[in-house]
Amino acid sequence: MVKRVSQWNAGCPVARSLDVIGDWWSLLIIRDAFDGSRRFGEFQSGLGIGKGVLATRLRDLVERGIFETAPASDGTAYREYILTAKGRGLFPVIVALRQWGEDHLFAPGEKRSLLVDREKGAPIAQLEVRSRDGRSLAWFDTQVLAESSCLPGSR
Amino acid sequence: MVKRVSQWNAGCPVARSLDVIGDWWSLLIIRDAFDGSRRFGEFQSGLGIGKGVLATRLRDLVERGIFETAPASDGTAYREYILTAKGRGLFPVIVALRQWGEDHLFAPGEKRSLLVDREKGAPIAQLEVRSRDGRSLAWFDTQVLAESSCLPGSR
DNA sequence: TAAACTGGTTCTAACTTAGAACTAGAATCA
DNA sequence: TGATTCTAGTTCTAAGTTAGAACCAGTTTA
Repeated sequence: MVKRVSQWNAGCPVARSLDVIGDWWSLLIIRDAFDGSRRFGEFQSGLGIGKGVLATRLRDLVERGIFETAPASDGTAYREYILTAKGRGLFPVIVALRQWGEDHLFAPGEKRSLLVDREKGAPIAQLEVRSRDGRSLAWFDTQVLAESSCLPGSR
Repeated sequence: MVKRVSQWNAGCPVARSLDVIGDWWSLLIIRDAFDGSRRFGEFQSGLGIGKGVLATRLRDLVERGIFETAPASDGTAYREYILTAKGRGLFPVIVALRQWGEDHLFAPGEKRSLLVDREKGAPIAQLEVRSRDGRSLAWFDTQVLAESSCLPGSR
């Protein structure tokens, strides 16, 4: 066994998420999907990814329920890759990564793409971790409790 | 050049973030740091990661300003790995991954760890992407604008 | 009908990872 | 003090993964 170590059974949702979308390309493919890419060729040229790797990734992501394929919307016989509800659920992950990059990885004045509110054209607000009653929480205000059963509605 | 393709110069903050913390182990190491791990051995036993890979990852993460080393707080001559402000800035990323995992990767009733508000002991609220004026935004309410200069204070 | 496009598959070389073995300095034990 | 164990690594090898090029079949366009 020199296969990459799976974290699926760790009982930690973070580990399990990374097991599914934690490889080098998946989140970039998903980001491109949020930005409008649907076709194999769009992903390929947008990312500069090898066709072999892209084919493998898309197949895995479809298997894992993050993308589904559909007939091409332009009427041709080709297929499109569309995010499922599960895939669209990754939007906050992409936004969190984007905001961290904006805040820590760009020099002042350096050019970068910008995520804006479509209606107003203004940049979106900073993500905040909040308690159920709406207080903003920093990491030290929180705590991870070991394995507990996820009761329906216990969020 | 068969080295892994770097996305650093893509101008997209998501790509740049993944270039820094997008490998298999980094986010799990950072998650453990949020959960209290500080020492090499704590990360190693907590993750079941090989020592060689862990040493490389920790060195990279220190180089990239996500961890810093400090004398061990127990008075021994060993060192500790502490998250910098930049590293602590990844908290929303970890929370977003956790919530996605909770929502989509666990069967009802399956055991998992839980992130709670330390003060009240209640699970935290679902992350929401919001406009500057506080409206909750779905992915289709947003849009990525190509390369623009990041003006100081334009967030 | 020919040419070009789309969406792949296959192949190889280079790179990364897992895991075991080894090591040096620090701490603990007898 | 000396021996043992612990900590935090480094080094090595085998196996898995990735990048990129070459190839190919079905579809669309000229």
